[in-house]
Order: sequence, then structure tokens, then C-alpha cells
Amino acid sequence: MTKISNSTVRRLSIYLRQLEDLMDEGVETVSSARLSELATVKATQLRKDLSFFGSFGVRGLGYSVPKLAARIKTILGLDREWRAVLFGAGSLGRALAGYKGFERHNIRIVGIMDNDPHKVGTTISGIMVHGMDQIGQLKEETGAQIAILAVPGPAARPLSEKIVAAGFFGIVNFAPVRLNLPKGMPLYSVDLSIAFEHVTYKLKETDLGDH
Amino acid sequence: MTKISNSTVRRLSIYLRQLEDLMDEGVETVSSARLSELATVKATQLRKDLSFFGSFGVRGLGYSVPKLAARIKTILGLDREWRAVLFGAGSLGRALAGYKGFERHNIRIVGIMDNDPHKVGTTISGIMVHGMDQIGQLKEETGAQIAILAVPGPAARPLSEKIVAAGFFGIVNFAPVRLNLPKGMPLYSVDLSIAFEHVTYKLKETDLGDH
DNA sequence: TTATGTGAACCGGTTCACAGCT
DNA sequence: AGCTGTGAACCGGTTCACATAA
Repeated sequence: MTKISNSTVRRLSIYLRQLEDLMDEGVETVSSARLSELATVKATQLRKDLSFFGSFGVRGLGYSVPKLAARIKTILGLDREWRAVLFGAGSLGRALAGYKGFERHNIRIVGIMDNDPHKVGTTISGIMVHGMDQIGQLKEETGAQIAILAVPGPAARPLSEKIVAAGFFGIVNFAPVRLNLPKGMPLYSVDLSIAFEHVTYKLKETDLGDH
Repeated sequence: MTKISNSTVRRLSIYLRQLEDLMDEGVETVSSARLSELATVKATQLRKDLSFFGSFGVRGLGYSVPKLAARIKTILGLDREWRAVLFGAGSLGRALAGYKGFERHNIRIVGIMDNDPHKVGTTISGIMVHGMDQIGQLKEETGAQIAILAVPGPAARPLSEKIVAAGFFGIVNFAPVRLNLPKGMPLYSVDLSIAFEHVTYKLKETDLGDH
């Protein structure tokens, strides 16, 4: 199989969400033209993306909405259950603990870890909070594969090393830090600075907001 | 000035953060080799990115850390104050209201809007919560340019239209929805599904996490 | 000698044009 | 006839090679 670009993977997520919206509306079939419009990409882009994984459509007709959704779920690995540990029980951690999307992604949060002794032993959104020193044990007991980092910036880098040592396979990072993981280890960083600075740059560039 | 790619803007944010870390450490000068290493990009990439905006370095020596940081701040529009309204006082909205980075970005949250009458009139992180019907008035009174969307998916699209109508210039969107804004209007979407599905895809691809 | 700045070459992702099914 | 699937062309972003300056 040829190498799939990150852009293609990102768009698959977008297609999947649009397909699920269409399913909610009871739509059975969709053309690449329509689906690409919903995803705000070109129709050829959508077909090319799918072509890397097979041919899921019917020429002259389009794609079966539920079937294509199921195929993309499988491609993205959402057809199996994942277990994740959430690091950090601050305001962001608490927000993530209540995130409804985990169910859709088949991700189960098996534990939350925090340094604050006052939080250890409590539950957040029904999930137990453990002390950071329990990392190895929790990993062993639950077989969690994914670490979600929602700790303050300075804590993130040292913690990421412990996470690697504990045997986690991938990290979703919300801390404003550049992580150096072993080559090939799956990492996705959600960076609020990039988000806000993107918008302030564009606003400045277009001379909007000058009042 | 030639068109700057989104990738370049994104990397400028990354360079800026590394420069600020270096300033905290008291480092005065940095080479493109060292800074690019911290940013995990190629040194030529860094120099090319900067070259679009001018020449800020000294040949044979490197870059002045505080001066380059100041230049990038100016480029990204962080040298002026921005005002933003936060939409949605759920768990994500509350987490964002307490986000420390706004100060660094010179972004001031001038108000929070929510539909829940129980929340209206209260304050979150010292910021007043208003009813959604106050959108036009709040925009007028504060001159806010940026809207931050932290509402549930189904509410996001109709709300985005009201935001456009009210005269906001840019949106940072946290709702899991594809927004259709007027062409050219600055938008950045933070999409948790893409983040988690990126990692599950990579884990599945590399056959890690098979236990 | 060291490190920046940049035109040119390169490469990979996007788009086109059209063949291939139904 | 209609819409998918895909090799080829295209284009823009990345990397290279090296001129330039301290």
C-alpha cells in the first residue's frame, strides 16, 4: 500500500462526520460531488482519497452512505475499542473527560492522572483520578494504548518521557509544547496558540478589525 | 508581498513559542540550526519562512532571540490588542475562559454568551455571561473582532450566521462542524475528532496497540 | 570560518482529463 | 447518460546549492 498523507487522513475524518450527519437525515446514497461539497473539498480530491483504500462507490450512482461510513470507520481504526489515560485534571482535563466524542471514536477513558493529592481518589465524569506515580500500574492493568496530555506546558515534556517508558503507543497532546517522541510514534498536537495566531495573522493581513 | 502559505504561518507560531522559551532561559542569540531543531523543522525551512518577511539575522552569528521574537509577534498581529467574545459556557467554554494563553496573544475576552438563563448574569473566570440575544449589542459596545465558538455541534452553524451578521471579522471554532463563512473570512477550526482519529489511524496502520 | 538569504531544483499532493462501469 | 476511479499534468511548498555577509 502506498504511503497515505496526513492530509488524506484528516479529510477522511471530515468525510466520516458528513456521512454520519447524512445518516441522521436518513440519506441512503450520496455522490462524490455532494459529499465533497459538504466537506468543502474538490470532488476529485475526495475520490482520490478513497481510491487509496479501494473502490467503494457505484459508477453512475454514487456511494452508499452507511457502507462508506463503515468503511472509513474501519480505515481510521474506529471499528475496535481503544483505551486511553487522561493526564491532567485541570479545567481542560475536566472538559476532555466530559467530551461526548469519545464514544463515537470507540475510545474509553480508563483513568485520569493528576499530581494534586486533593483530586486523587475522586472521580470526574465517572472516571477515577489516580496519582501520577500509578502510571505503570494503570497502564498494565488497563492495557491502555493512548495517552491524552492536558497538563501545563512545563510538565508536558518530562511526563511524555514517562508515558513512553510506560509503554503507551500514541499521544494526543494539548500542552503548548513541542514533544520529542521516538521516531514513528503516533502524535497529534492540538495547539491553541496556532489557532488564535492564525486568526490574528489573517485579520491583520486583510486589514480587517482596524477600528 | 507574495502569498504566505498557511504552513508558514503555523510554523511562525511554533518558532515564536521556542523563542519565548529561549528568552526565559536567558539565551540572547540563536542560529537557524538550533531554533529549527527545537521547532522540529529543517533549518532551510525556517530561513525560507523568515525570508518572506525580511532578513532578521546576522550572517555568521544567528538571530537575536528577543528581536526575532518581537518581529514574529508583529507579523502574527500580536502587537495590538484583540477583543473576543466566547460563545458557549459549557465545560469547554469554561476551560477556554481560564486559558492563560490569551494574555500572551493580546486577546481579551470581553464577554461570554450562553442560552442557559441560569448562567446569564453570572461570571466565569471574571467574565460576564450574557444571553445570546445580546450578540449585536455586545459586539457594538466592545468592538470585539473575534468570535470563539465552543457550543454543541448542532448550534454552531446557525450561530455562525448570526456572528457574521453581527459584524465579527474572524472565528476560532471548537464545534465539530464544517462552517461555511463568507469567502476570505478568517477561520480556524480545532477539531478533536481529527486529532483522535489521526492517532487511531496511525496506531492501526503500524499494528501497534494490538494486545 | 560561520551562518544567513535565496534562486533553482525537486517532490509530493492536488487537479485534470478521460477511461471504465452500471 | 451518469458518476466513479485513476494515470498524467500541474502546482505549490520544501529542500538544495551556493552566493553573500560578518
